[in-house]
Amino acid sequence: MVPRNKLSSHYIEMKAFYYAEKGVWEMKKEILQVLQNVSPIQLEEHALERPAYAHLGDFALPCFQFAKVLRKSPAIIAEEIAASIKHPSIRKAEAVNGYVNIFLDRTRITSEILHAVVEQGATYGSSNEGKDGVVTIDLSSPNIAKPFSMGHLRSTVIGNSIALLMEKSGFKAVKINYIGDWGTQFGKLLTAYRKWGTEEDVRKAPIETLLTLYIRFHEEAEQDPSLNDEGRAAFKALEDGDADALALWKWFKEESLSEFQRIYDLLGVEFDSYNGEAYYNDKMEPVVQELEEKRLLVESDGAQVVDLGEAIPPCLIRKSDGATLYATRDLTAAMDRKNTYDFVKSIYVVGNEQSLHFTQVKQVLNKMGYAWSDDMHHVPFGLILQDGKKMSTRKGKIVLLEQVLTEAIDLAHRNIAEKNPTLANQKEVAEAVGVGAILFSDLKQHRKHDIEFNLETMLQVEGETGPYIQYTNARAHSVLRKAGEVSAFVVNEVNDFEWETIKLLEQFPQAVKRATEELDPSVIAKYAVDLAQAFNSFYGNVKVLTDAAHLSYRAALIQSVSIVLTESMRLLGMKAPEEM
RNA sequence: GUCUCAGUAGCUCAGGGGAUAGAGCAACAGCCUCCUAAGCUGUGGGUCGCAGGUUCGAUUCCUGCCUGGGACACCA
Repeated sequence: MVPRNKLSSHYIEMKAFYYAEKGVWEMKKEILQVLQNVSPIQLEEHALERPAYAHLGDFALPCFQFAKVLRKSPAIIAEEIAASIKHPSIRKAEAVNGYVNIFLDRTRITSEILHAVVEQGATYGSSNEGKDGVVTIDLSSPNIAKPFSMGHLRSTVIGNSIALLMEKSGFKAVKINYIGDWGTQFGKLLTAYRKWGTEEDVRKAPIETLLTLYIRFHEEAEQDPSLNDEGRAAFKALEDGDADALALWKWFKEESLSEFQRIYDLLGVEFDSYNGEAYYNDKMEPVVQELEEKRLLVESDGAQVVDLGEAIPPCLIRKSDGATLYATRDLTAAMDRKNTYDFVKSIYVVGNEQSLHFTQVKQVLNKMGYAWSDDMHHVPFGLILQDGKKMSTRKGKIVLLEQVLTEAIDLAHRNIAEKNPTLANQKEVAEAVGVGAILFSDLKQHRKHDIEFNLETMLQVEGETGPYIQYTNARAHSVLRKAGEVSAFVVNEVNDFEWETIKLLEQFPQAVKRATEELDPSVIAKYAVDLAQAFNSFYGNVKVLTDAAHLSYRAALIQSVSIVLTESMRLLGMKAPEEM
């Protein structure tokens, strides 16, 4: 180890940037180490930053924080550090305005990065952080007999992407579709069906018909509140195992699931479990009993609750009529999942609005003595609003996902007919692009704040969109087809367009890491936009095929971009057609 | 009322304490005899909600206020 005192020493230990055994680039850490060796002060990981502008170098160290300790001006400290840096991968280091700006040796680094990406292919950026630990992911969770809404889309695509990210980082993901198939609403639906519905209509268009019935029920119940009692009674009959009610419920459920399946097929999402609320209906008693035994249940206004202190309201476990609630079922489900899968992490991709609910469930589990409640994470997302307000199923204010998807696919089809009419498998590509547009418009922003529903924005194909990423990749493939096989290559010089692209390729593993840690697919989406923009800029400004001297190296660059873009899209649940 | 999330360009949004706050859309001006124009290049556009505080330095962290969304016991 080089002692760390080192403004005096002008010699820095040489160290390769590339860890062959890990297969991961750690450029930033290496630079930090180089700086640490010449810095008079212990550097934090944050110390090193990326300059805002390319002409200020590839990395920078602000020296203002050292001024007080060293009693020298930042400018002088920067000068001294800059003068001390010597490293085979650093071309130059200059002091500007109290910063040390570091310029890397482009050809050397480019060569190492490109060789790594081409060699590792789709596994570039993968890791074994997770050590095969199981992560359960609660996602999608639509309510049967109700349409698949835009809100469920968010949960489905965010959850699916998180599962893919987890797998890439070495976890085992278990995707659970916690179907909303139980509760008072089914009593209401049964009542409405018996009053106004026909078997034929339901067979023809199940969800549409059931939704119409559901809306009508709520309209009529406003005039005639006794309907609500009828609904509750019908649900009671269902709970008690009434054969007729049960048969209808099963039928509605099957029809709903087969409709949902069409959407899941389109989105390319599969589940490991469909255990919904009804599945837990007969499993809650032991949990309530356990709560009782642990003396956590308190009676309050006739109901059984768990008190959670001043800060948050108590968690309702049993209604005054003895019936259980949503929280009771979720508590049971959480324990069941722990027993079944022994997860190291349990993720719930559910809307913002349920934050309090999950806080309560976690705290109840914690009070029961289950330390693993700390491994439960609610991943919230904002509501999709219409006219500035929450969409309401009951009032029929809802946008159907399937219509949106169909429209996006039609648009993609029209674009292909216009721009690339000779393309072979047009239907397949239109589907990939249309679905990609919808997926990406949702995944690129993880902001928890609410989103105003805007079909026009979702169907956009230009700028920061899914089709833009797909198009960029298709272009890359097109050049590669014409350039022939990527063979051995030597990097002799690297221009600015290439360098910006290379630096982004280097950042991919960090993007994956951060997206995984923060459970945030938007990190990958934004990264993909950055990489596509850098590549398109290169593509628009550099002629590849006509320049034989640089062809093999540039082909390697283009192939690397394609590998990383394709992998980014895969992590978002998108398809990456090679032509479009 | 309490808790919580948010407020950045005309619109939609990025910005992990640092230099001149960035993209995309929209507007305007260029670029296809040339690797896919779903693209590239350029122009205009900002009191980063307001007021304090911490810091050498705050869009970023803290406090208060204003505005908006959501949640707040027998729905899920």
